[in-house]
Amino acid sequence: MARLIAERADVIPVLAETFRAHGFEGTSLALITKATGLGKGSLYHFFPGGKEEMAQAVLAHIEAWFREQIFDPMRHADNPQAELAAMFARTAAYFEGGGRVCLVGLFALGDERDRFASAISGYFSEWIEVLATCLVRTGHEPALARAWAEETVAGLQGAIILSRSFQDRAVFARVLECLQRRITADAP
Amino acid sequence: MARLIAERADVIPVLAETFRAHGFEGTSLALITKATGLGKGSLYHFFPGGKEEMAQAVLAHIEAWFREQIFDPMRHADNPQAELAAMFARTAAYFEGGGRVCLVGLFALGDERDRFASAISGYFSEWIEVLATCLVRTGHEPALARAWAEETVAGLQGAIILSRSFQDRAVFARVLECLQRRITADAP
DNA sequence: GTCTATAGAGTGATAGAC
DNA sequence: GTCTATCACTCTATAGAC
Repeated sequence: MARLIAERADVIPVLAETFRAHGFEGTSLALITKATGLGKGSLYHFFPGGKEEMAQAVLAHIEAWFREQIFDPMRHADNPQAELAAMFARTAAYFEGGGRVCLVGLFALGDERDRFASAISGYFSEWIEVLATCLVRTGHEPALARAWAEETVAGLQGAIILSRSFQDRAVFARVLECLQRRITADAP
Repeated sequence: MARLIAERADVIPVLAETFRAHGFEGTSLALITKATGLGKGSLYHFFPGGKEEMAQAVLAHIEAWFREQIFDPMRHADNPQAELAAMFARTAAYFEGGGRVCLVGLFALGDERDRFASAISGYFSEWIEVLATCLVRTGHEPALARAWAEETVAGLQGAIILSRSFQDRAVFARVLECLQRRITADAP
């Protein structure tokens, strides 16, 4: 029954949702075999480094998705104003209005931060950098653009925490609306 | 050798730091016995409900600290403007400029959210409520005050995530400065 | 003796690695 | 599936205070 069902690439989204739901420590190999339908043998064939390599692959997959869907469009936007609005919309969709946690933010808070430090800092620094660049192109001063970019990314992460705390996606929507209005309406 | 060393109350801050450092799942009884210097017998004597009761006690202790040190002073401030500034200062000190994670935010992102749901939502809702009240007293409209309160608490949580991601407390300070300037400078 | 506090051996279950 | 290590937790034994 070789190679009938899965490839490494097919497994990664399933791993991502499992890590999201249970965290790194909380995701056991038993949970993974159940979620993927693969035996431990197959998993160690795809990911010889075990759980850590699985999580690294998931983080790389997430970063690639954001680069393609969010960061690169912002970098090359003809209309940076419109692209900012699109970023909020795509981000809200990705995080399902606050119902889906940011795996990178979750790992950043845990003691798995150190193992995944470069993936974590790379993700957030690229997001902030590209957002600041976009804000400069809408006419803001670089220093203010940078500060607002940091505040915006922080606010997005905090909005996920709040909507999970209250089990209420409306909080997420309200915070994002606040953030978006600020950086899109105040252009000089 | 009875009752020489520890009381339940003395153990809770140690438990808090252990949960902060390793999360709920990652905090093993072995880690706890090592950190507290207590055997399992003592721990289960103080906390018959085991790890979950320990975490509940820690969350209650955190909430009590915030109520006493941050929420109540905001509620009864003679000068709400000054009290807002004091809140930022006390909060930054508590989270050690971004070097100490918010245990409530950490639990909110994990699947332990459900077990601790009422402690988590209570903490954040009290913070938002008291902050919004303070903003109303500085002259803001209730709807705007509420939105800014949510945005501020979200920003604080996100600032911790960013400073941990970059292992750089300066990000935390910059985001807090942004948040503080906005809500203290724009009073009508 | 009773009560509280303590230490730690021992339980079955489950962990991740292979 | 097999391996060993570790998990949360239970239980027995024992300390001293009353």
